[in-house]
Amino acid sequence: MSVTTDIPPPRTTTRERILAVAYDAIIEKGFEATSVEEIATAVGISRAGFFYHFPDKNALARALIDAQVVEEGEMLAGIEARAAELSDDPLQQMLIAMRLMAERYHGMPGGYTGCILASAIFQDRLFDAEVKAANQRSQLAFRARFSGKFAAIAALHPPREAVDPDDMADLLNAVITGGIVVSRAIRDPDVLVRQMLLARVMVKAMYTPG
Amino acid sequence: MSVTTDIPPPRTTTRERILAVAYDAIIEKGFEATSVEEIATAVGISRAGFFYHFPDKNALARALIDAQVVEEGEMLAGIEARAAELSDDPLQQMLIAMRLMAERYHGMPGGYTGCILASAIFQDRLFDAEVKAANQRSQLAFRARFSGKFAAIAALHPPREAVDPDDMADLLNAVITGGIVVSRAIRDPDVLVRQMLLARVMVKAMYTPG
DNA sequence: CCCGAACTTTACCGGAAGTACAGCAATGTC
DNA sequence: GACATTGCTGTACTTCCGGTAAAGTTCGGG
Repeated sequence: MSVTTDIPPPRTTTRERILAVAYDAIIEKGFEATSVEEIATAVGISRAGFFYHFPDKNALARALIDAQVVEEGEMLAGIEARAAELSDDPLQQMLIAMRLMAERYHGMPGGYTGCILASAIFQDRLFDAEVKAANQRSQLAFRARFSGKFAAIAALHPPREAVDPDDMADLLNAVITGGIVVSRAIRDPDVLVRQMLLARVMVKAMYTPG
Repeated sequence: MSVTTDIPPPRTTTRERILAVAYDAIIEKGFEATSVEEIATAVGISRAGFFYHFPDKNALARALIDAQVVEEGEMLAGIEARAAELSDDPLQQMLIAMRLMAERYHGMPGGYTGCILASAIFQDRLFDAEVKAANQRSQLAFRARFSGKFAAIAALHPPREAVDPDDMADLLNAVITGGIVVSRAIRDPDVLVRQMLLARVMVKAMYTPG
């Protein structure tokens, strides 16, 4: 066998560069407003070169969503792990995690995640069934991830009023997503951070006795 | 002067029919995915006829946003008025209003408001500055509407932790908007209603002592 | 030396936005 | 009864974009 230890020039460069360039452009301008030509030019290839890597634009959307789901999953896993290090109590873990999430959102000047996802929702017909399915999976994954946490919290800290842990998870999701929308609409990136922190306070209020 | 009292055949029919048809189509498929031709055909006019009423597609978006801002404003005003009838306490009014809003969202199978607004945010470049400005105004109007309410609530019912009334208003906005996004993504219209009700419970927990 | 991967170039199709303009029918107005 | 305005229709054209097709190029590896 030949020695394969030396790394051949960074694998899959072009495809990944397309993804990176497309991601930035889409965050800034939206999916539909970003043309294939523009992406190709920015990457330094021809339009046909783009279609060599992706059968169509929807395939790009799918790849972007998949990549983001992985990235978001890793980020949340990292935050959860850190929170678990800092406290044994599930409520405290959640509050720590929410603060960490708020901090994470802080340094993102306009470049929020989830835009392609949200975009796909409001531009239904522009995306094929696979894209929408990927989208749905990612939302349900978020619910699954946090539902258990909220159930664990409720077991130790009876809430002031009974709530469904799935709904709590969805609310967290909605606050983040809605926070992004409102932030962008008002053109004030801080809104998202403040939403996150406010949601944290409300979760605390919900699960702590007077 | 001529007698102008007799109403000439219902004024602005065609323009309004365009708006109605476009609204439905955009809710279902998205703004970009809805072609001018399609709208014109559905209305029963030619493509050129459409451009007689609107200089371009952006003008349609603007008109739609304006119409929706008015409609939403009236709906919220109605709900607030009803809540004020039912209770003198600002907290109770808010809780009543949130329940009424949840009920309002209940009978809407997929056809949620705000889609054009949200769509505009994620498809930045497809819309001109006027559309985005209209959007921003509508979000700030929402904040202004509810900020005062939350301030009044806090004055009578000290919250368990100090919160900014503007942030509370934005949170409500974010829950609704995010709820729409999540609902659509998961393909479960009930999510939005449950979010609203859950947010209500959390507001209650926030402003009532143990 | 040839193969396949990763492209390029060129050319083309169809759909959609937007422009321009000529014309036409109905509804008033003078 | 002539005339003008409103609210369109129809046609033709431009530009941009996604997508397809196909032939050619470059280059590294077996």
